[in-house]
Amino acid sequence: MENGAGVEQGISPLMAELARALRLVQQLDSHLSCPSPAESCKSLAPDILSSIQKSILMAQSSNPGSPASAGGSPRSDSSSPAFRDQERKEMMKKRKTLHKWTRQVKLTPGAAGGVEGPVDDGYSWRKYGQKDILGAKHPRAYYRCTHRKTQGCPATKQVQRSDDDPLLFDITYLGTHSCLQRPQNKEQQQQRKQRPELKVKTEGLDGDASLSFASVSDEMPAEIFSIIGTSSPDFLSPVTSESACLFMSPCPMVTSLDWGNSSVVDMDFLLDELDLEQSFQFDASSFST
DNA sequence: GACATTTGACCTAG
DNA sequence: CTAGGTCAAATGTC
Repeated sequence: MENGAGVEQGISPLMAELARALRLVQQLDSHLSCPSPAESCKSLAPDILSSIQKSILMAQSSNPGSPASAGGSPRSDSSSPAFRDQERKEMMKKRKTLHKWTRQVKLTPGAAGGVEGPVDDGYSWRKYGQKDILGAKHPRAYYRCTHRKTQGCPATKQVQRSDDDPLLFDITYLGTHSCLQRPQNKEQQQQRKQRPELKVKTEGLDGDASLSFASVSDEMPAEIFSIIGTSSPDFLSPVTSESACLFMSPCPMVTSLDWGNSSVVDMDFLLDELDLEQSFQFDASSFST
């Protein structure tokens, strides 16, 4: 149960690696204001990628409760009803503690991507349910990571169309990706390039602290990704499933970080380590215990 | 055939 | 008991 020790053991190298990744992203950010950002960005991309992958591996290995190991027991082994029942109960428990945040996505008229799946966020999702919600005009769609089976990735999302504005979607993400996936094909990347202006607002449902940065690139004027650190109980409890997770958006200019269940100390470490200014705004006031 | 979506049934928390 | 969330069989698509 208690794997706090395990997390702490892996925290220093992990956080150092995360800090490195963040620093690289900052470099990337500053390079964007150069006359020819493309070249300098290209050289940074592999570094960032490898740093992120290292971090994820560290997070997984230092976190026995991580979905890729414990929670990720393949369903192929869980064919017995009893096992499935137990798994279901555990999942119900986890639902409460999963890292959770919401994005509001506004789709401009004529935008590609379809009505029900307006946001390609770099991950592949599989729809597993749809439900009429009381008081809502539109049904809520439930998606989970395609790699849930193969990699035990626990990430899910819920897409709810706004009552008032049919082009506005509330997307609630639950859990963080433990899978190592990035957009694979050029088609997807092209689709993303072609995607008309997309406005993304992010808000924490249960997290007081938010860390956000916006790209300064001219190419993506309206895309803002926020990092939401969940407040208690996630911060205070040694919850297992996600210690740290980062993902690279296919758009080379956007990177989103997700600290999942890192502790206050961890966050302080990062804040000390990094010069957060300009593009970073961080409200740490709510961390006071 | 493999994978994704649809949809009614089922389960759980409140 | 109700609403929300998930499962899994049926069906569709490539």
